[in-house]
Amino acid sequence: MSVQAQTDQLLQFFKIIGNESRLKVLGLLASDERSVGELAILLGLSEPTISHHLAVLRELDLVAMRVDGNNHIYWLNTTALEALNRNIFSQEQLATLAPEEGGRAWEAKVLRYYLVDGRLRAIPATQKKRQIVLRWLADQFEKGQDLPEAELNKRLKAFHPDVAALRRHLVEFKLMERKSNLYRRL
Amino acid sequence: MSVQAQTDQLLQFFKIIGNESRLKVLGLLASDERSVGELAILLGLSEPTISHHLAVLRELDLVAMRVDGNNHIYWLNTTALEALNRNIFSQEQLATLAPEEGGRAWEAKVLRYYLVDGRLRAIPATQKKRQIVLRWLADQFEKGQDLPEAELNKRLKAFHPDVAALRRHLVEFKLMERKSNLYRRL
DNA sequence: AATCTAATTCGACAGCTGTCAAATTAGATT
DNA sequence: AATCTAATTTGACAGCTGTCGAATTAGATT
Repeated sequence: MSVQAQTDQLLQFFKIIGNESRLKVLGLLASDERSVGELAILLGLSEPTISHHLAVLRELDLVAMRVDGNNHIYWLNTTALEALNRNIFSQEQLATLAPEEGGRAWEAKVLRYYLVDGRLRAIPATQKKRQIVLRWLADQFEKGQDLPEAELNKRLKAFHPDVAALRRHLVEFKLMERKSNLYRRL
Repeated sequence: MSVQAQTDQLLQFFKIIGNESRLKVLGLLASDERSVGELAILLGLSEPTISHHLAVLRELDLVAMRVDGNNHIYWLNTTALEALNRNIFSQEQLATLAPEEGGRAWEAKVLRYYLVDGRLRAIPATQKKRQIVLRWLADQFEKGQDLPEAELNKRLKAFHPDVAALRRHLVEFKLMERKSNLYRRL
């Protein structure tokens, strides 16, 4: 089962039992099977409402139904519950629910956010993000290459209008160094 | 802890994690601690939204926070999760979530529903409920007591206008018997 | 001191969801 | 066949909640 599918299933399950009425229905059915009308009276709700909740619970296979005369008798599907009972909340299990692999995804997302059509939407304010973007920017230049300031400005302009800021940051992060009038990619 | 409190706590917990964003936040924090801004980018949500969710999670002690410079770093409170991990969905555990003790409560609720100010709101249509209500009605008469039909009618009228139906049902359920013109409570 | 940054709070809004009354359906009883 | 019963479906609505932009706050940096 894919991670996404697993997330969805778990999420769906929590959503469904994260409702007072449905949780109580499960509670009642845990001790004995019941008809719709009985549940309605016991919970002080209308029959349509109970019927609605039971339909939801049946979709997740948490309850089952049999017809008995005019009555529809519902009971708890204990096996389905037991299956969910094991280690749902262990930290390892939870980690698999992370949208993607947390570590690498972070840098990628930052870049994806700040880069539009190969240009910078802005220079990130926070150090952490700025470093990521600037590192990418530096990678657009060949290592060890020497460039006069005029040439560097011209190429930086393709990424962002504030070329002075970009130059300064590149040096700050030790991605480039300045020697007299020449900039060199480190 | 009272049953009610237990229900509430469990319900609250399910409600809180029954939300895609919050579940994903927990998933991310399961692998590493994160600042608000990081979570916002990783999940593609605004910082206010993330901040809001974190406040909710913190209320349940599912996450903790420390201040680091301008950043607020959140991490998973694993002990709180482990506490919840044990046998939440066992059938016995679930049964304790029933609104009250299922068995006796049923009859009481039916009576409470049909009796308003000592009178019957209606004669229940279903056999099961009708029997409960009629049994209560019969209990309003002394056992072994003999009553002429006129007297019985008079007393039944205090409970419901359709005295003929009540008389018939009382006999049906063998709660009273008719001998010539006399009704006797059995 | 003044500015800047990250986070939070506030206010507003759209979409979802739990609920019920009314209408309908499927089945049992007369 | 006609009636009655329990359940479901439909339609409507109120209340909740997740989301964001704007304003604010607390701290750090200059």
